[in-house]
Amino acid sequence: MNSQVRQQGGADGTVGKALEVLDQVAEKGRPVRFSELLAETSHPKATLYRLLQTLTNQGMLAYDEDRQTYAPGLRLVRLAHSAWRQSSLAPVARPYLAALAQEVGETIHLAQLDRGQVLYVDKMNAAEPIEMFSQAGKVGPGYCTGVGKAMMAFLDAEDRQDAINRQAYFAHTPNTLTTPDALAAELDRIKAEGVSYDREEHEPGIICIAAPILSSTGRVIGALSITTSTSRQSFDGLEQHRAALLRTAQDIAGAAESWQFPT
Amino acid sequence: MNSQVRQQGGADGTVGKALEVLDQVAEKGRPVRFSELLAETSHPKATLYRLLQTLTNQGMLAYDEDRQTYAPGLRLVRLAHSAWRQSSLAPVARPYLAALAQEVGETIHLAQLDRGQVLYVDKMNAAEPIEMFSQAGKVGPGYCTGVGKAMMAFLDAEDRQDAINRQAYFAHTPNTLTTPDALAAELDRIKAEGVSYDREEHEPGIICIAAPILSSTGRVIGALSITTSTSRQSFDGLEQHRAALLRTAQDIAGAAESWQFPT
DNA sequence: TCAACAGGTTCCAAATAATGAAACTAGTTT
DNA sequence: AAACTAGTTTCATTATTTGGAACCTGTTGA
Repeated sequence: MNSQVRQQGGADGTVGKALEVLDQVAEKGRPVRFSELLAETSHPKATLYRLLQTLTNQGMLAYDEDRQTYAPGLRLVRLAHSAWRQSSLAPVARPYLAALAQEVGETIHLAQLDRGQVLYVDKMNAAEPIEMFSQAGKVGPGYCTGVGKAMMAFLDAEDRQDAINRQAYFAHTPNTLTTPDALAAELDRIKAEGVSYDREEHEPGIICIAAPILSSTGRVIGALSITTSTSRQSFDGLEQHRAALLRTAQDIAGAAESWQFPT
Repeated sequence: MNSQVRQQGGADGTVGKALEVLDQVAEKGRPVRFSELLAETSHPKATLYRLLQTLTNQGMLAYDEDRQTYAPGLRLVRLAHSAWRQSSLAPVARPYLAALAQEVGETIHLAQLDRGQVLYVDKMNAAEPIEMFSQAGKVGPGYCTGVGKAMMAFLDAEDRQDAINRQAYFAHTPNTLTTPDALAAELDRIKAEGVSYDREEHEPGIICIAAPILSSTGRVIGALSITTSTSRQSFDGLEQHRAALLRTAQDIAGAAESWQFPT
């Protein structure tokens, strides 16, 4: 095999390959057959087979004998619980999100940036209670969401460029920014202003105002948004929540930083 | 190395070792230093170092440069979201849990069995939340929880024995069953009766009634419990929810089985 | 009934990646 | 300044992974 060419995604060793397969199964979003995976992978049959065996063995995948399909396994849920709890953001932010949701009566999203993509780590619906993994863990695009742009705007030059390069620039709606230059300009505006907006750039009728959560050193920890629909609220209505949003973002930043794990 | 002796836990290859390390970090429940992990592992320094590098690289672990600590990474949250959504139990059961919680006014837990341990996959809090150990993704012991015993009781002979062997039998309270024999006898009773109870076997003051969720072929899919505290409700009070519990368990079983993934 | 086939599983020599003792670096403490 | 601690890199050795091909096993079609 050509050792000069690095696999895309940076597959380090066997572990990398196994995790690549795991992702492949997860991305399908539904149970998949061996042959289906084989058709998409570059691995030879035997290799893929053993990777799947190993992952299944380890509980990272679950194999349904009846339907002969693979799906992400329970061990992931266990591990993610630990990841979520340990993350210095989500658990700390929870009470602040609840308070903000109460105050503004709209849906609040909490997100982190993961390789240029938005990873939602929590969601508060004014009315509804805990929605653990049903919403948390969901990924979305960075270039056309309020939280995505808010976080990208405050990255340092290198990371920001990297994030800009990773976007898909698919025109979800007429308002979607579809070029790196347009995005870069928008990010500059956002950095100057301190908040970002989603002007129906991702889904028609859905708008939001978002703010980054920054550490005292200026590093991006995450972002938070107040989302609504054009049928419920005007754009100016959102604007009125701006102060509350910024205050909450700062409160969370402070809490996240001063928070130490209980011994 | 001695190829006759298999590693405990069934470590298949490099991937198994990496995942073992991942578990180790997750189990700590807080960010850990390299040296802390090194002290607990059998791997030599360099090996552990590279495993951590690989995992971090892959986003399965997050490394905090400032504090020099490792914690479970965001990629897990993303993967778990997919696992949860694809699981044929949790997403399907959600509306039934909500209805039951409404009806009985107590906390409902939904769990699955994972290597003899209870994995909570959802939780519905009635209006009044009781402060207690549990959340989606959280693991608990099988031998001293209502849901654990309910699931173990309906396993086939082989799996059941395996599960019995995996228990820790730590006496959390005076009521905890502390021997495999006592547990086996209890499981027989539960199988005959159709429901199981936690009589303050795990936490003082916390009681529950639980029922297994069985497929039409009799396979254990999960379990469901109604939990309360002795200060809120008597044991007889719980007993009155028995019919509702069993009905819900059956409804969920039916829904889970007839449910097909949307194409 | 038998042959061809498709999906899945196992084999084994060759290729590759993991190993780990020891050396090294960069901070801290004595 | 020497000894120590925590983390990182090196490299020859060793073990694991690889993948083409053969092999099952149940299904389809003639």
